[in-house]
Amino acid sequence: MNKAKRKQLERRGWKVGSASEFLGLSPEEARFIELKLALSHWLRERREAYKLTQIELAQQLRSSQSRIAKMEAGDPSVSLDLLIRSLFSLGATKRDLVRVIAASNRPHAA
Amino acid sequence: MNKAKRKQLERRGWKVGSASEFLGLSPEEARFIELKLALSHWLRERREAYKLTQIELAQQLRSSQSRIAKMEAGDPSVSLDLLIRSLFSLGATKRDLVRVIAASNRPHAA
DNA sequence: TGATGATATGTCAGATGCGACATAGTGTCA
DNA sequence: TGACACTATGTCGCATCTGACATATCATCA
Repeated sequence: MNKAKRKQLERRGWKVGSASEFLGLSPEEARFIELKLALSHWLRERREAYKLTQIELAQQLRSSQSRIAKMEAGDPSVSLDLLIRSLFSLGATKRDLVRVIAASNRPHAA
Repeated sequence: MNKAKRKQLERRGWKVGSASEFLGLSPEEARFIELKLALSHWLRERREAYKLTQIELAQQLRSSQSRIAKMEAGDPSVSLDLLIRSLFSLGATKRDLVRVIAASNRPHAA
């Protein structure tokens, strides 16, 4: 639904604050996007914490560097499934997941 | 990845306990499936709490009765995206989500 | 400056998920 | 028993997501 707007939104992404301040998103769409952005952000954090390059992570996940980049950028073409699978593959636990989701309205939880 | 086994697994689903007891699942696959099953279960709970039929919910979500049934059954053909979008559309909050995920290893959190 | 390593962006063919439809199963009335 | 309402299952054409690849951008070093 309106990919262009959403993409622009996600391009700015978590850097600028919570997603709901943008135009025309229903509350549940906003919640969903915020969730994705929080996970995207966290994926990058975890990868960097492990000192992996996107290429190395891609190999580990049997994906590709470009997909990792898109995941981390919150590109609309990446699904929650892929994000969460990836995080689990990076060793995330349910407890971790819960923590991230709970914090996902705070713009700069880094 | 081995849809048949996974489907059989999910057919029994949360009724029989946590998913990881079945064959040949990597820990992260197991985590992922448990997460899906927990959300599936919760979707049904919420729908029933609202006294909606699958048809009514389908209309509300602009989906179809069969997809709702598959969601609630944890069918492998439904994505986390759809599940979570649906829950958000049913008014779930991040707090709700967190609660469900945190409880998702307990077999009978109903 | 150029070269090198890392990340970002665009595109595409093939894989997977989607709503829709048909139909089968299940429970509950009379 | 049949009729009805609800849910489950199977299939299908279309849409979206995926990994892969090419290429662009960016940062750092010499």
